[in-house]
Amino acid sequence: MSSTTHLDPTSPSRARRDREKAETRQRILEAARELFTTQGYAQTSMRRIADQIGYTATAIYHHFQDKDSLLNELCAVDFRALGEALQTMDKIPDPVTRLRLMGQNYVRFALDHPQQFRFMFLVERPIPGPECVTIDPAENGYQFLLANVREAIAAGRLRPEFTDPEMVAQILWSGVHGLAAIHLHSPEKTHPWLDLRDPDATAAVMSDIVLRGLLREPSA
Amino acid sequence: MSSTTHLDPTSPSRARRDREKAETRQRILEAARELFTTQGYAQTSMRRIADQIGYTATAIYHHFQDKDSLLNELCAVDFRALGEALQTMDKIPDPVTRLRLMGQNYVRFALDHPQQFRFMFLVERPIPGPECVTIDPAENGYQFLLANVREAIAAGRLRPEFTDPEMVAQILWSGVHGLAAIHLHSPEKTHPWLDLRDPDATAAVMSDIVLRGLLREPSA
DNA sequence: GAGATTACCTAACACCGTTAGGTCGGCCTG
DNA sequence: CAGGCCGACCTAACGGTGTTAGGTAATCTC
Repeated sequence: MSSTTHLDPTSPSRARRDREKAETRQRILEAARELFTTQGYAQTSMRRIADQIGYTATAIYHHFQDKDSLLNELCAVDFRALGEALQTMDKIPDPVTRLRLMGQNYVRFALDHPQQFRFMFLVERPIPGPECVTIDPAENGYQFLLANVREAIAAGRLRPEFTDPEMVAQILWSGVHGLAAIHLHSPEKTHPWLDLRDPDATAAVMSDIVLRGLLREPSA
Repeated sequence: MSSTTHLDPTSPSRARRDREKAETRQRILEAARELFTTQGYAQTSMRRIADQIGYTATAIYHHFQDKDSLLNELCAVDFRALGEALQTMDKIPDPVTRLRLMGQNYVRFALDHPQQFRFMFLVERPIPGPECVTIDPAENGYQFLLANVREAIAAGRLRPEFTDPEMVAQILWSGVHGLAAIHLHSPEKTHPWLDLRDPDATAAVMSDIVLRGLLREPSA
């Protein structure tokens, strides 16, 4: 019963098969990403994903549990990319300046990667997904934002009434997130009554406003 | 050709039939609203909507073009309600207080009508839609926000560098819009690393912060 | 009564996500 | 080398979806 028939994990052929399986898995992910981003999640069927890479829809189920976990995995990748983009600023000494630039980078990321951004934050999530825990907090953009808010509070830069770093972080996030969402949703003239200002300029002004409302007087 | 066979718009029986048709249409809308809000849009099928009121799915197509226009009509109703709710505040004398309350009402509306809010602002729009000529109900709310910003500027309440009412309005909107979007997207524990604060409290604090950053000194 | 209108129905289409069960080539053991 | 196992992939199918074609029967106008 416990004989290791066919199970040798050190065999070279086993390694090759593992590699091939990983490659197939990767090709599924790439096809799904392209179709999800160009056609939308609901408009992309498992059969079309499979067609694109010469497989049958059922083959996908040997690599992923269901359609949702395809999207989940793509989101995880994009989350990591966003987190890394934000963390490039940890060399800046002033935490408040970091907060300001993070906001502007967030908006820019959203406009540069509209589909991924939509994926991560705008698409209606089917179900929490228990294995979403795989996201490393160190690579998590929100944790980085939170750390910077904590640093600003610890340095006494914020007004004394702001003692909850989570709430301050969520307020900062909300501003840039909403700006990105509005621009993503009204790319052209979908709403003729809405004359959108330049997103980067608006993000900069918004950062100034929110930070002035947050900071102690002397730094105004 | 132009004989009015069967078309007499003044006939009483015609009026009765019109009323009955309108009632059926209304019952469809009510059933759709309940199912959309309790089960979600994607999880609600035309057949289930029809079942709920004793019809067949195809009957709905005599009253509405397709499933989307069902949700569209519900959205129009709700956003008109939002616009009117926001405008009830025009009795408040202080334009800045109006702006503060508008933001908090916006967040509450989004959380009270998650499906409609998502559909209006978050869902990927397929195409502007040519017969969307019916005035966008969101327009009223934005125009009202804009008018209040203009009034605040004209009254000299804002710092002198804020001369563009559109940009100020879009900044104010972005904050509450982003807060609503974040809460709508993470209703439960979809993101275990995110410990969301109470949305109403956060909206209130955010309004204070943004307005302090916007206002002239004396009113701090 | 004749004919048009209409609110609703049944049946079906094409497609969806997903599962059951089979095929078949390569690997491991003897 | 023989033989069995494994697993990546397939075909076929299930129950569901939004939507359409075409029919029926009641009602209206004349």
